[in-house]
Amino acid sequence: MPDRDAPKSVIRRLPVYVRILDNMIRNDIEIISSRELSEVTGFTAEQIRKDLAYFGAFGTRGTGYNTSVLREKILEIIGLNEQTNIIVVGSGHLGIALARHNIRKNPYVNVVAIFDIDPEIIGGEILGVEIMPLSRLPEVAAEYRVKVAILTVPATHAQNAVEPIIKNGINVIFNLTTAKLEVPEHIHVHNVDLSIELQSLIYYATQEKEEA
Amino acid sequence: MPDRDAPKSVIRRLPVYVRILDNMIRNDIEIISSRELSEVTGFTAEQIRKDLAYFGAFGTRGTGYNTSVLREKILEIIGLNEQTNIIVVGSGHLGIALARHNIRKNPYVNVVAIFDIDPEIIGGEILGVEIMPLSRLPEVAAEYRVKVAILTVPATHAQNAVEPIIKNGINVIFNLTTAKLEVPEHIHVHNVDLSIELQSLIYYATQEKEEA
DNA sequence: CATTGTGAACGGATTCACAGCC
DNA sequence: GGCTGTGAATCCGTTCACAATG
Repeated sequence: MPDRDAPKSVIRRLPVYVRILDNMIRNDIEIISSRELSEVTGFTAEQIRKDLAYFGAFGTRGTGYNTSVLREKILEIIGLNEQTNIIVVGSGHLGIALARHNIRKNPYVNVVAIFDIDPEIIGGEILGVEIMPLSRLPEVAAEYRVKVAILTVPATHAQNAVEPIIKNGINVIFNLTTAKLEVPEHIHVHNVDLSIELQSLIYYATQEKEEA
Repeated sequence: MPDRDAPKSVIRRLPVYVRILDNMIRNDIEIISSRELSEVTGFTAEQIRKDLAYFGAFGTRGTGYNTSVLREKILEIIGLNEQTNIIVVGSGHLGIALARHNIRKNPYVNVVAIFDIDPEIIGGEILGVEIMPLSRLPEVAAEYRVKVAILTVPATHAQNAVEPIIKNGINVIFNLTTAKLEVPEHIHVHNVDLSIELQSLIYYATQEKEEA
């Protein structure tokens, strides 16, 4: 059912809706309008309706959307309706932060293992999830049918770590490294470079200088 | 000189060029063409030329760009030509990761302090930078004319932390929290929600299921 | 003659405006 | 009456094609 050609921009907003809906449902709110969603998300109501309508007509005219139904539909579209097994490669502070957060707060994924090369920390665990040597990646990836890897190793090791990842059936890499990864066509890499983002932000901090 | 209306997309690419140029200069490469930049960055050569031409004509036709000159120009545009003082608010793993990275690897910013509310860690330091209670934020912000804050506190504390930040002259917030921040018009907030990004990525992991 | 700088064409995403429906 | 769903219009960023030029 998921339409592979769905605009990336739409896909990126879907989990936002899920989060809101989770909250609404927790508070026993059963119906929500695109206008209300707009107020909470900051997206325009039209955009929200377009996003949702892209995959079908999930609302009722004159009323709004049923929170539970809409949530279920979106989960299905993204593929969050069943837990996704993921791994974290690189157990520095960033890797630990992401591992912890996803283990505790993200009900839609299941962190099955954390990988590192530092013998000091291998064998340890984070919230019950084992830290393993990279050599065990194939075994784990196969056993849990892992499809997503979060990559947080030092930039110099990034490309090395990519090889075992893609050789074992993982086709999505969330790359938090500053390295530009070389991967085959069919591997989906999502780069978030926090250093670059911070540096570009400085642009908006210099505003006063000019006005003065 | 910086044009406040410059497209965000352009601004976000500028630091990428800086990084490449830093490398080139380290390797004594003095001239680079948009085509070469294209190969390293993955952006198209036309786009790179457009990005740069947006702020002026920095290249020489038939030859390319002088790496040092171009680097200097871009630093000036972004406002990286002099070090920017920043603070990190929230000393969890994510905050520590960002603090450490920027202290060691980012020559364009100067992390002047890290803030937290946990008495256990207040008084400690990260790579020589002190971890302080939030109560000292006004003092530090004033002394160092801090303009940028990286926000990595728990989502529930995010809005509380925003108040002291914006009350003390900081007008750019790099929000890594899942919270939607309420801020006055003139405050520039850049949200990066790693949970949402990860969840949206799952969409691309489910490809096989459909094809099978 | 290679490479920049740029107007024009293109395309994708957002906004508008309203028809359709409960 | 109110809110969804959607074609049309618009906006913005990227790509194209080429003129300008060292």
